[in-house]
Amino acid sequence: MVAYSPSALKAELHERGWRMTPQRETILKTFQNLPEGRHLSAEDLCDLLKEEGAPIGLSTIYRNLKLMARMGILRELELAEDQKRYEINRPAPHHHHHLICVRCNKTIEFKNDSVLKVGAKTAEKSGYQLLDCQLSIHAVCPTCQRSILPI
Amino acid sequence: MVAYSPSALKAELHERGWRMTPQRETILKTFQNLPEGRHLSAEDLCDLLKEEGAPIGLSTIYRNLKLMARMGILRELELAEDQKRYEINRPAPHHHHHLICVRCNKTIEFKNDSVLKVGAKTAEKSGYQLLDCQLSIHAVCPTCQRSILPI
DNA sequence: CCGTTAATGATATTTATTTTCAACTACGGT
DNA sequence: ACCGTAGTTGAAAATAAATATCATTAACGG
Repeated sequence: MVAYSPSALKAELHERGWRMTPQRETILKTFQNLPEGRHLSAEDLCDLLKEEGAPIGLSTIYRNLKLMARMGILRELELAEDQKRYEINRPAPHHHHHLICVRCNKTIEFKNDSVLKVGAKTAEKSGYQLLDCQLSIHAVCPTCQRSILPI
Repeated sequence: MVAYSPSALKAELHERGWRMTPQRETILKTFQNLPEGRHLSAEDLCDLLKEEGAPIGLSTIYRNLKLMARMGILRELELAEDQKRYEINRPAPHHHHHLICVRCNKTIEFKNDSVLKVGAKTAEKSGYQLLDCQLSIHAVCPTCQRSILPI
């Protein structure tokens, strides 16, 4: 789990016989400039880039989000909606987890270094190379506890 | 996070003006009798019940898996595949987390009570009612580290 | 500056999941 | 035990996220 620069991404791509492209650089920079706690779905990102006048095809976006998640550059989040969301994967002081209300999807981010340590140690013990470590707490928020009706 | 009996499920359903059905009891019992570490997708469960001669419609299965996950009876897992999987949600000594290879999807289960405690404390601090707490470690397994080619 | 080959992007396709709706049934009340 | 209401089921249709296809483009090593 390292902070990536465009040139670091390029180097790692080349290591595997792959190529750096303007699209990949745009996607990386977009996530790096996103405020903490902001995460985007593939469509969110597509819309955002269109607005900014640097549109990228949706299939290219899907391909590269998955690629960069598998490289450990992005975190792939499943925040109780029906689609995946992504955010940049930052090391220790920025690294955080999610407390999610399963009814209204309200999400609170929180930090906890001991969990990250557990994750790192567990991966190491099994010889796995750590990419991301996320604690997801599924719960019911105070507001939804009060509303009796829906589940 | 409690262990559910069919009658406890019935009671909680009635609290909300809902009904117990044979289908719901079948689904609950099926997950309770599943060996530890086994998780099922909606289609897996549908096939399994068909084999056992107690078929349930797929839409009913989808509805009740989601319902029981939102009640905290089942855990909804996202194990790097394209579909959700479910397992019974058991308390402390059985509670576990997942170490997942993002390339081949090989998954290792592991236990760690301190993580569960962090989850419980975090939920409580924000007034959330805890349903489930899962640490997902995304990593590359030793075998996939050796194979240079695909990501 | 080429040639190879990976990458892009518009489109078509797949597939998990949700919605619809008529028929059914759980269960509270009588 | 029997009704009536209203939640539930399930087959089929619809939705939507994600992937595959493939002709065109472009990265980059030589």
